[in-house]
Amino acid sequence: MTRSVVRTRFAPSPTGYIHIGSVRTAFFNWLYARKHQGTYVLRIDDTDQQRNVAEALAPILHGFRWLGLNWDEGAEVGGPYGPYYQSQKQPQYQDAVRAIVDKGLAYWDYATEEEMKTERQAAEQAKRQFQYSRRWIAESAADRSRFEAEGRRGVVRLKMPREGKCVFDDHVRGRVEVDWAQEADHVIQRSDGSALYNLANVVDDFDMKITHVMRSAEHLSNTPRQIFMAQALGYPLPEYAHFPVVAEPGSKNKLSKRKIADYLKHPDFRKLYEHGERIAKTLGMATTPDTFNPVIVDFYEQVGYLPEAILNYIVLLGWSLDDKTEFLTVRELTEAFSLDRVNKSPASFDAKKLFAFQERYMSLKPLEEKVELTRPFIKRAGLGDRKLAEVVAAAADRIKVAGDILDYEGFFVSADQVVYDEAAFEKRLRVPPEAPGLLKKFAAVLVSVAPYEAPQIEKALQDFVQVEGIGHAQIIHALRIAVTGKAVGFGLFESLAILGREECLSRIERALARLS
RNA sequence: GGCCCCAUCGUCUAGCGGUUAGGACGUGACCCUCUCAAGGCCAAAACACGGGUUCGAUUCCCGUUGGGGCUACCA
Repeated sequence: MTRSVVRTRFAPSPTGYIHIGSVRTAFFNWLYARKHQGTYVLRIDDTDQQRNVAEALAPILHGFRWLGLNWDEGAEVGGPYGPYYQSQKQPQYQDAVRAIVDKGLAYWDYATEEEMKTERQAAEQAKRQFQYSRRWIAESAADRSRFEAEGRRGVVRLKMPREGKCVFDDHVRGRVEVDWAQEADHVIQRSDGSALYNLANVVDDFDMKITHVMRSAEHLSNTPRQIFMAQALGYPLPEYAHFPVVAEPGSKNKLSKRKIADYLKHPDFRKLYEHGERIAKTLGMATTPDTFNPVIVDFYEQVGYLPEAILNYIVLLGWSLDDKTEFLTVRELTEAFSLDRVNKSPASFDAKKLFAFQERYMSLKPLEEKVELTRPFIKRAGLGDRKLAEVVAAAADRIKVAGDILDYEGFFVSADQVVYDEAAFEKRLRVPPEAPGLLKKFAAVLVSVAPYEAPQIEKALQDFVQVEGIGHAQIIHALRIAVTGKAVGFGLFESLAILGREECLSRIERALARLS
């Protein structure tokens, strides 16, 4: 037995976005390659020619780079076994198709779509498995010209065995056996001469010397026909691992980008979405489901999630280390990951838990890093970042995602731009009759606080409360609204100190002015 | 319809014949507290069902039920 070097791959098709389930599959492939000091290939499955590849590919490559899932060979970086774009390999595929036909393991077929459909429906009505009659098979060049003379267009179909079994071992499913008769004569070459996914896939995996084909369980049923082709072509078989699909919140259906409207009915998913939406709106970003959707990775980048949090959460969808370890860095995962601890059943996407990982990773970030993480959001909102470090420090764990810095927008604007929470303003400033008077008096106290820092301000307020014979609540809430416009926020004394004396005084003045 | 697969708290999971069925997220109570977070502490919460096998089944086998994937000239 020869021990081959591990080569894994992930092969997105250029759709313009990365599905969160794809991240999981790509990450498993990446981890496996890294763990075994192997090679991770990013190949582009663009056999379906209709789309603008370059444009649709950019966001995908960007997303993987953002996540840190770098590839050793493939799109943009090249490598010794290219091309890494299926659209550039049609000649190779056609050679392979010809070889399979020559061996008698595939045939030219001239059935029209309607004829196939009729057969298929007949089978379904008879409650039998569909098996093509091979009635329009062309066994010779003469047959082909005859069919073509009728105006028919030929495709190439696999001539699947109709007895025996296909048996293979899968690292997560175990031994898989399926009757060959179960397999349809799938088309491997379209009538326009272009190759289909299954064929291209087999040729590419061979050309790129992929040793481990690891993909989502949706592809499990593609495996027998791929094995059939590989054998027909005399290729060695790779090892297989089929991961369970990532399912919807609250169900076992495959998570799908298009069903966002349904997911939004799920409270937890909705909360995650709305949190992001608030940030996006503040920035004036478009929030169409194509670009702003928690099923798609971009969403998380746009609102300031941490790649390591996403990766850590996502790896746990179908894999676990043991009965208690959940927080693992990418480095630790690279050590710990193994195929034999991958589950067989689908795992639902849980927005709450993802968010919990995000909170945790964010809270671990040193202050300076958090500042740099939040700075782009302040800039994009068109705000000045002079007080950023102080605000980030004071906000501490309240900043869960980088975009949350925008909750403290009020610290980056001037007094006349403060936006008030009207309900709170009413409750704390208009309703209590003593509020304006107390505010005015306390403003006078603030004038002489020195130095103008949190502990001194707090001391001044304690004294003030004593002298006036009032409760803390009577002044604190009113003051918070007057100065920040909001009912909630981090420590009041820190807030006052960060704003500075002059700013506080003018904000109090403005709030008082609104009362009359 | 056909084929294949899956099944432990609401969710992610540990468990690989004998456990008070463990952890995490979330939820609830309490503590802390100038609000909001964070933190601390406690609690509630699961082996889908029916047959076997076995001294003993969450665990092994069969069936039922439920769920999922595939069934394209998509990938």
